Amino acid sequence: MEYNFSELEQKWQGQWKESKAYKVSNASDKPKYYVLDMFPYPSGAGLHVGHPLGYIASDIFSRYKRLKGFNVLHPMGYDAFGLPAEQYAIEHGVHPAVSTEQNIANFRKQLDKIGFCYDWEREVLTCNPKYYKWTQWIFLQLFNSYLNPLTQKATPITELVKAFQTEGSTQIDGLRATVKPFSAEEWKAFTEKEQQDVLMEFRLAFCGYGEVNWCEALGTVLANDEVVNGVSERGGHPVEKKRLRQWYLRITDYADRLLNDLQKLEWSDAMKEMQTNWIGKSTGAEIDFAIKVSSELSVVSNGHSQLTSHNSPLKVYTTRPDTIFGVDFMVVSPEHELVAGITSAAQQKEVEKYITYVKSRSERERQAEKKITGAFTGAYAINPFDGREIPIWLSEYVLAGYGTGAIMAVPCGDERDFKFANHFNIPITNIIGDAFNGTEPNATKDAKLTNSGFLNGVVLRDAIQIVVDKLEEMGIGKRKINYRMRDAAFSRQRYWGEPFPIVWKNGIAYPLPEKNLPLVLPEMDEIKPGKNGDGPLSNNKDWITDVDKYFEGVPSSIYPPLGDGGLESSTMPGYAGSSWYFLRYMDNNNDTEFASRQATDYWNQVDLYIGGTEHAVGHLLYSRLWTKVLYDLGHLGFDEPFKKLLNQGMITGVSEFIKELRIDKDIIEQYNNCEKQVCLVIDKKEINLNVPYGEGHNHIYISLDVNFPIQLKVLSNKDLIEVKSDVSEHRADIRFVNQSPEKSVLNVEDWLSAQPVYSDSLLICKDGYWQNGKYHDFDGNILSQKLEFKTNPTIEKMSKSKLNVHNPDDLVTKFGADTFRMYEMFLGPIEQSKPWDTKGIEGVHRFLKKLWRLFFDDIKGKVWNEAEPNADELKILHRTIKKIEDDTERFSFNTAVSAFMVCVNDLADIKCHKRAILEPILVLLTPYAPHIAEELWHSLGNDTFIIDASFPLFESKYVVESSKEYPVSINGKVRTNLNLPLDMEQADVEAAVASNETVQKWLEGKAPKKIIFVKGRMINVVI
RNA sequence: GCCUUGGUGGUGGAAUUGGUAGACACGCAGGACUUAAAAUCCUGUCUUCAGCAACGGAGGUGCGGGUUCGAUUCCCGCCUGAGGCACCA
Repeated sequence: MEYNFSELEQKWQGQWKESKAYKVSNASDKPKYYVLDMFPYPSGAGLHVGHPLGYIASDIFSRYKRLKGFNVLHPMGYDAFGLPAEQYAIEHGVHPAVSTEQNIANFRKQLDKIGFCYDWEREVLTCNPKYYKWTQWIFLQLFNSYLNPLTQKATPITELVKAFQTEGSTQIDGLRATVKPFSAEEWKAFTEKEQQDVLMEFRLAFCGYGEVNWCEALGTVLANDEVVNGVSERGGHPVEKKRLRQWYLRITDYADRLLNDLQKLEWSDAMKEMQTNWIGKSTGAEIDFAIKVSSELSVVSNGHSQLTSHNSPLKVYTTRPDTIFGVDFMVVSPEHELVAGITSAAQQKEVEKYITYVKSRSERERQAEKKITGAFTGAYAINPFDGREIPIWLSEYVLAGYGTGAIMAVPCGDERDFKFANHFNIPITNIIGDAFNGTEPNATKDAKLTNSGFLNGVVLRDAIQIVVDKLEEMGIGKRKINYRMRDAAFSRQRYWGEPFPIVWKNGIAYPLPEKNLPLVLPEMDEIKPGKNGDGPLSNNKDWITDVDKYFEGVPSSIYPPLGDGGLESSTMPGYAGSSWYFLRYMDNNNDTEFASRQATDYWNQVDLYIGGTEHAVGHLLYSRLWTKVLYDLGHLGFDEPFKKLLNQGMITGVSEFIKELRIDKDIIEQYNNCEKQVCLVIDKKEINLNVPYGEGHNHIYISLDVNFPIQLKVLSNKDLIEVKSDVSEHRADIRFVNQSPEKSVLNVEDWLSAQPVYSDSLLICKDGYWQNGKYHDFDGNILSQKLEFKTNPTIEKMSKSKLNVHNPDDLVTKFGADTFRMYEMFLGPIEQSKPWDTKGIEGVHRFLKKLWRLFFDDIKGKVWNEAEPNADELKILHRTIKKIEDDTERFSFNTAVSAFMVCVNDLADIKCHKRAILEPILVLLTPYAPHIAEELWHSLGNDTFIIDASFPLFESKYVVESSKEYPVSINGKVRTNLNLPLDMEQADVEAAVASNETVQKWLEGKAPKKIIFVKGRMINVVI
């Protein structure tokens, strides 16, 4: 009888399903335990080997907890809204709902093959109207709430309205800077629009304006992912910033709670630190500087700029008010609202040019770039203490969204300010005496101030308070706590997401009545961007404008007739559905609530949440926010969603990059539609190749090993001119690449036929080129043999979008689910990222076969027996119980797999086939390899599922030792071993060591300086 | 650039609290069984020096320093891979 894994795995998967072995009840005498995986986005590429890594870990832990007597909730679902499905729809004309459904079916088939213990009756799908009804409902909770500054809790906005009606804005501590104070009378006199505008400044879900990546050529907003090197990944079109109306979640109001409550969580320090840094709390001061602008007339008349004062002050945020005398220039973000009003005539052109440049830059580039850029506005700020005129500059490294969008630059104390000053020849004031050497800035707080007026001689650290006090006294500054975190953009100009239950009329947002939720996403035949950056839904005029039906029966005193209003046309982002899905699993069929309070009280927090670190600051922060809001509003009994977090490391794959020659992005618009030629310079000989005309695409690819120069020429006004070009890299799907350790070679024909738009490509190899379906040498002769087009292998996380995925199906078919599960765990520590490689899976498979042979022999059949176990066998068993239990508890699954191997090797060595030993081992193994454990369990005559067995109890009496083989080191280097009783004390040990032959050899007759003895560990002799 | 994290044999990794570096596997080499293969089993396998061998010497956890009787583990500096950086999920 041999180990027929495919037959037995199918058999048990069928029986588990049929008898609902993994169905979980919301009522149980057992203690509860909630194990959750980060649910997957169902991509068209299917499950890849990185997905199950975490799922296997959670499955092991769920089964382990169940064996330990817990009622374990372990559900699974899909994060089914998202950009890729929409992109696929645009490219292939398949509706996202259809492709998503197919993808989910495919995922499910793949997941089922691995033998997970999910309770599939609790499955959730974020794109299901029954689910997103409640996503929309929670959105309305956010929309209809504000953070009460006194209680620091989300509170219905009606409370705020009441307060405004009776007291005006006076009682509202921390009134937003954007709202002017008003009295109760003034509030009552406000128009509805004015009132609603004020309330919008408080709502936790609110509408504002934000910048997006706008691609004019594609007529759409692009995700950061879709922008590469400043141009659209598809087509290489220019991308610039565009200001659009957007929804936001006011997460900044929760910054302090999100920060403080981290201490309640059993998350890794790294994860907490990432969130802490993301929230980025800092204490400092806001300081108003008076501005003087140049008067243009004076400039013309006498050539010197004369300054006149400007109405608004320049408000800066700084954490170092102590350095105020060292301010040598101001840096304002190019988007700052003051810029237009303070720029001098002389600087006008330069400033405009700079702003245009910055518009084309992504936020990442602006912060990452090492090159220093900026423009002088011609205006000056006035230092309030000594009246010094400080030039005001623009630079991209100051972002509009952080602080006040303006900083005071102190070059002697700040790296970036210092470089900026040097680059633009701005004189540097030294306010820290010897602590500044003139060649590198020093951010110390412990030096004594110099050149600092009334602060001279004061230590910087102490000067902070003095300066802020003084500024507050003068009424031009105040203490301020700032957060780096910004409010979370919550709208997308896309189709495949949750529609907002909001109707707009006359600039006022009216929420849909709850009873009319869900607002269902309408079917659309064609998905394409709307006008002016609106989402695709805006093309569906009927849906947008047919709004009265949602308000039937609602008194007109609450809503005016909305007949000519329109539904919000953007949709919610991917993280909307994933911010609360863990709650829905608890009660996933509830039609009257997102989940019953009874269910959420019972299951409470997720006890163990497993997922990748890539969600550190996105999903994990938003889920925390939503949980807190629901808690504040009384819908939940807990305010943190995930008690313990285990970060599975990513499985990395090898992506393959292809070099593409493109026109430089700065001139792409000018020449994109011209005919092009590439000129290869090989051994001083020029070879010119025509490039097919292609709008937006150049389609010129260069093999990795090409090392001769290549120029790009365009035909402009009948002249062939050389233009600036850029080599960008983009990925080829690894399915089309022959990967070997030595080199990666593109399968050109397959690659091109998979993407017909690229069929006109020119591929340049080392010894020739591919064009029009043929390889040529550089003389243009058609070659019969293939040339090698090499790609650039690069290690990255495995992901569909990186085109480097490996599918688990083949391995499961070849070796079985149990082998696959144990192999993924055996790869290494769950928390570390590791490369995917299948060589090694044989070893795990051999282990399972070896285990099988402890029960059955291929020829003899049954070999297990009922004999009484001896001491050695019991020792092996109990050592294994201890090790597996410890390792599982600390999520050290790789060492647990090793421990199983050691155990089976040991039992095989002593030919132990005793049921009394083998049966408990099967229970230990159940979480890791449930199928083989189940099969052998039944072979031993059991007729219940092994998952309903109890975890074996460790008994230390079987493993106690009376002596130990101590390692004996001389000066820290092990020289010999010494077997000593475990209860032997220092004095006796020293005597035993001193008389040891090897030790004496090393002592050479001298006495040891010291003998270090750590009981049960080691002995070290110091000579 | 900023935040986080990793770097140990040919490969994946082990060493749980500062205490025998390389467990367990893969691969490789040699052998047993077999007509042969598969499967299985046995032996060896960090580098290097010396040696017929038993055994032994030296070095060794990315690099350079430090603390310690003792460092893969703690501290300082550097190099380098990965993840995230707000519209991929």
